[in-house]
Amino acid sequence: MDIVEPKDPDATAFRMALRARILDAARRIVTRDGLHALSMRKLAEAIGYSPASLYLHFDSRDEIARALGRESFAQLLAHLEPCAQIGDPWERLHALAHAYVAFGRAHQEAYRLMFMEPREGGRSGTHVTGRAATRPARDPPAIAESGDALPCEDAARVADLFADALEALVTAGHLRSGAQGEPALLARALWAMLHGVVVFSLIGPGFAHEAALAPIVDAGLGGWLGSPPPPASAVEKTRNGPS
Amino acid sequence: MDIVEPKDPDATAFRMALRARILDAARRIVTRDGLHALSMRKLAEAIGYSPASLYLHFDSRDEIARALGRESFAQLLAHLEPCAQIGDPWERLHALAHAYVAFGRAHQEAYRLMFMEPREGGRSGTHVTGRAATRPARDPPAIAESGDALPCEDAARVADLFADALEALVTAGHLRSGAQGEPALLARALWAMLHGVVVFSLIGPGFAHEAALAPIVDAGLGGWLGSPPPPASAVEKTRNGPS
DNA sequence: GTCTATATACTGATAGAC
DNA sequence: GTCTATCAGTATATAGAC
Repeated sequence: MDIVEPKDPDATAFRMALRARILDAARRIVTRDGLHALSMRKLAEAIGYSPASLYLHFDSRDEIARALGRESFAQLLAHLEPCAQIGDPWERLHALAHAYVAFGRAHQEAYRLMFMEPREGGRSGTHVTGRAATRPARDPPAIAESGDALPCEDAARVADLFADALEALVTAGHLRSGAQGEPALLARALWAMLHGVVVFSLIGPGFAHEAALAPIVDAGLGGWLGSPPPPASAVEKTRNGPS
Repeated sequence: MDIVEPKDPDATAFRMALRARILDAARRIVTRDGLHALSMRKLAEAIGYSPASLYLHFDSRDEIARALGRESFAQLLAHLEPCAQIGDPWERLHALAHAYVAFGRAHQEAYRLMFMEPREGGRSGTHVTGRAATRPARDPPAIAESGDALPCEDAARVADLFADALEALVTAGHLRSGAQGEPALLARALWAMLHGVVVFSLIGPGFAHEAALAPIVDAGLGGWLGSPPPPASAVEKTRNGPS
């Protein structure tokens, strides 16, 4: 069971390389002109193939977009990983939060890709793909679709980064009372807040000007975690301050 | 200056009624089949007109989508207004927060419309509109476009509901210390969190199951506002409890 | 003025030849 | 595997009938 045919390794390597080329070109287009500008024709032209050839490597335009979204999660994770190394949980949480927002703003299209629902970011949808309506029944769609909704485990890992830091803060006894029930729940609330901040800032003025983002994040964190850094490092800083 | 020609009131009323009919049909399509299914052709067919006629009332498909978004904000506001009447700020905030999330879940497509960026939810974009490329120069685009990004004042009003409640909580002295800097900032953080919760829940499982939404919201609120309701009503409840 | 009919320039996806 | 040709659908713009 689960026998993976031992195909020609050269051919496999070639296929994977081509797949990567397609994704690279796709990301370049999306980053430059936005998701709406990602069309199979332009993509094919960019890599020097015909549009039809793309369908030998990806099931649809949406699948390409989803693949980009998963890649973006990996990117985000790499961006957050250094902050996750910070020992002090209070500082770690702050660093994670600000790094998260900074990533969202610096890679707007990548960020949008990550949270795109399975069937939105484009032209397809109802549009059952032309000829398919004529034909009676097609073979099963086969590839990932519908239900999963970003099963990408990197997404779960991001959630864990926040949850772990909060847990550590509770263990250290530095979480404000009232914010103590289930750190996992608070972690989700935190993630939701950060996501909201990024999205609002991307939508445009009227919600939050670029400069005002950090104070909003700090206001949210301050309410949950309290303002002062934990004792140990606080001593250092207090020494230089007045009275 | 700014002379509004005193046109035939009957004609104006007719135009407005038709505009409303278009928006109604558009909303029905979007609610049933999703934003991606909103096409000028289907919309025209739905109201018994030709596609070209729609352009006499709306500048583009995107403008229709934006109009729906603004309508949705009004809807949301109407949904929140009753909660805004609650006298006790702590209870008011909780009611507002849960009503907000409930609205987002109950009217998913409407909610998406509200936060759609100016140029995304559809097929247009690059697509410079066919013949325009052939012609040398057209008259200026004229109508609303690009910059504004949801200037809709109902959106600002929603923000105010949260800010007012928080302000009242501060005035009453019931906000946790640490969460006291600028209630306006915390209000934005709160709104961002609620938005994130809704969006995550709409994206699908893996982020938050339907049932787990309220606890997440409560965790976030609890961290900011503290768990117990304010003294007055708290006395009632404490009386029935144990020691 | 309003609408029909038509034209252009796109889109995703597929069938079938090579 | 790759490409050509093609389908069915899209937004948008204009010409011209009424």
